[in-house]
Amino acid sequence: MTKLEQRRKEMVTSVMREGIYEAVVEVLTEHGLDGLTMDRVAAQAGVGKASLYKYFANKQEMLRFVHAKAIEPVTAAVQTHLKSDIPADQKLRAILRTWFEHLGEHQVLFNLFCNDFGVEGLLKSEELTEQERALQDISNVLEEGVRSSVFRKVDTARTSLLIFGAVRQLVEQQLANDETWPTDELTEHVMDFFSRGLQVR
Amino acid sequence: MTKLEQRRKEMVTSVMREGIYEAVVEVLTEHGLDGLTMDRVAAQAGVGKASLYKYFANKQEMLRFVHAKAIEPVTAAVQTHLKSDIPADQKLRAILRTWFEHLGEHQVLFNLFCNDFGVEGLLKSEELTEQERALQDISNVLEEGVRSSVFRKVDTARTSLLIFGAVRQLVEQQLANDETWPTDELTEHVMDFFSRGLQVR
Amino acid sequence: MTKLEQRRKEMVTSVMREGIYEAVVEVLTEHGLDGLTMDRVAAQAGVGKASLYKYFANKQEMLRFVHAKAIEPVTAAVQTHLKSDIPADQKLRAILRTWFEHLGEHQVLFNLFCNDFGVEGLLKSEELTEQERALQDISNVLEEGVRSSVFRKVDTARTSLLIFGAVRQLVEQQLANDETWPTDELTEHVMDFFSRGLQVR
Amino acid sequence: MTKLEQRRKEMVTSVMREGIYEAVVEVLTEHGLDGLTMDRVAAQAGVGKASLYKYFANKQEMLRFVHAKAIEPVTAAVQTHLKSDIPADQKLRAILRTWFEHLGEHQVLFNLFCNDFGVEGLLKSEELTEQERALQDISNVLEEGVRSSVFRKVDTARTSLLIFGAVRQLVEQQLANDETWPTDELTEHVMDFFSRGLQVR
DNA sequence: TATGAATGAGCTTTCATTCAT
DNA sequence: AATGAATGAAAGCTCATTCAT
Repeated sequence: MTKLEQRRKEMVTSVMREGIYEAVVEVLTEHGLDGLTMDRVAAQAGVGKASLYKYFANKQEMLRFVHAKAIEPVTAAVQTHLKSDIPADQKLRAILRTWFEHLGEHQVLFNLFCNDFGVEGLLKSEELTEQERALQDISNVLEEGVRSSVFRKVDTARTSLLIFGAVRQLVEQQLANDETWPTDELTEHVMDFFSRGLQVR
Repeated sequence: MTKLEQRRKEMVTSVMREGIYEAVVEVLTEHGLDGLTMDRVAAQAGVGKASLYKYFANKQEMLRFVHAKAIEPVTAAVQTHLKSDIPADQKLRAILRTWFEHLGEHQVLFNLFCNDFGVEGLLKSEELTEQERALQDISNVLEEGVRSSVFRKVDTARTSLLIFGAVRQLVEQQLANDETWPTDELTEHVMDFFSRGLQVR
Repeated sequence: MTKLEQRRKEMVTSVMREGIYEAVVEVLTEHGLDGLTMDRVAAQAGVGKASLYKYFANKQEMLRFVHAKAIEPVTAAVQTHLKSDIPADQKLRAILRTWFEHLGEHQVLFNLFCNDFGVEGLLKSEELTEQERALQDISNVLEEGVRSSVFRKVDTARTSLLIFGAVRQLVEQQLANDETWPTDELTEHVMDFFSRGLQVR
Repeated sequence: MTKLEQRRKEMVTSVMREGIYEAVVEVLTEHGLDGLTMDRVAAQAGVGKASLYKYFANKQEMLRFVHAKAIEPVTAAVQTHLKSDIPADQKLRAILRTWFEHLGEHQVLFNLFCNDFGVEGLLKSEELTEQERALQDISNVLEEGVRSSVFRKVDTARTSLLIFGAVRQLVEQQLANDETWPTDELTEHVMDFFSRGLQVR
């Protein structure tokens, strides 16, 4: 019984948090980060303002949740690729495509995540970790590739920074200009470049 | 006399603006962009709040000034390299080194410039152009390199995004971790990577 | 339910706005228009400053409300007299008495309405129309009186200015000196004067 | 010598005050009462801001002076008429014409004097006295007229209020609408009205 | 003496957070 | 349990007045 009630409560909480998540995304899309007031979120979510504080300790926590939830599918997809049984270069390609796909989809939200959310430490601790995980993932793939002689010997830590930064910039450019580039083309272009570099053969 | 007075006034204004500039940097370092209040700037600068408005029409103008002043030496150095009479790959190397040097120096400030200042139209029109200029510069060098067969034929626009993004990410990593990597090493690493890519020879 | 809640809310809002109205009047009485700060209004009303903004979009709206609420009973009473079925001179008399009665009551507030509120666009569009309406009303009565030969032929537009100005000045004098003259006596005096003029019969 | 110096100083003071007077009028015309800042006055007068405080104790005193100076010619002209040796009705006519002439001329300034300057007691004590003097003047003429049987017996105090208020309203209307009515016509209209009233003969 | 630089005190407005219902 | 009303604290900005030069 107690357990059942707890179950139910957790369900409710979960549903509410998702509703709030969507409201936040909506408000961010419409009013930007500076226009993200608790009032607006509550109104958009169709709940009382005070209720937001039943599900999140404060605005910062709410944003953290939103961030995590938004990034989650990307992380999941990437993990799947990481665990798959394909050569390192294929893994890298798959990861890049995953990034391009998701970031292109969610447009405004990811635009905010890349540009605004470093601000003032709203998410600092979490978000950096997030980014760090992405870097770690790439780094792992690189190491694997180096080990299996698919890639030449490189400083994997720094090289993963190069790759991540490059991808991020590409997406940012897309979003900033409201363009949508074909995911495959982008991926191939990056892969091609990172494979061969600038060198004339 | 009038001219002399004007001269003196300009000096004073200039000195004050620099003082305020430094105060802003200090406050940004300590409290972040959202913690950058006029009160704090005034306190840090050791002047009355109202005085700030004698030297800048409003907060936005102040930030514009700070931004311009901070970015100026980088821009200048890059322009110098661009005009110099060296092969494209040397130019690219020089530009990259310039970025690493300056961004490493000013730490927090440039960290903010890369992440925060696009926010909410604080500097919108100007700042975007700033980043775009950087991209254009790299793009030009790439084109020059392609023309002179120093580089292989690449999509210069997108490739400049790759390079800029990579550099930005490297610097960000440095600043985030409060580390300082040797400029030369960084430059060579990036150049090496972008030259040869990941491919096993 | 929803309807009931709405009803209640409207009541609360209405009560609050009236409370604020009275606070404004009080502050105006004590500190004048330039001393009418939101802080003082809030303090006088016994609410937080921010609460004022729950009931009025901004200071200007608040003043508009105060103005409307204060002027409303006068306007209403005058309209009633205008529509009544009595000779023009009786109508004029009734209107004048109405003015004297109400203006005498609200003292400081109406003093401000006549002198201050045209200032600087606080109520600009509305308030000018207000005074103009009063003039129009008098003008209409005069025209009616002229048509029915109760009054001699006069330039009704200008004459209404004369009458309105005279009444206004009388009230102003009263308020300035904190005197209270009997309404009837005042009315009769004015009517008598405007009827016969200065001429020796 | 001391006396001479004093003389010279008084001259300078006088000249400066007049210059400031004109600057104030200019600023009032251009920016309204709320736009009348000491900065603007100083700039318009071509003197340092601090200098204003050499010639006036504070803003309020400055405004008092401006008011007095603006009203002075009217007062003077009226006094002349009062002392002249003509029948009371002629005197009244002359005074009215004087008012219409001057008030029509100075447009903006007198518009402000009639509408804005009661605000917050900027000039209260002085200005009321000013107005009271005007009323006294009219009252005296009326009394004289009554004594000499030019006017019928009226309550001169209140009647002077009627007349003054009427004139004021006429001028206000003119200024508010940026119209200019012929002085003579206005005067005759008022005189005619106040002589005969509304009564059908 | 004349001044412009400096500023304290104060303005309107906003919003995350609380709390009585 | 859910909420909207209430608000303290803080923001950007202004201006009459002073004071060192």
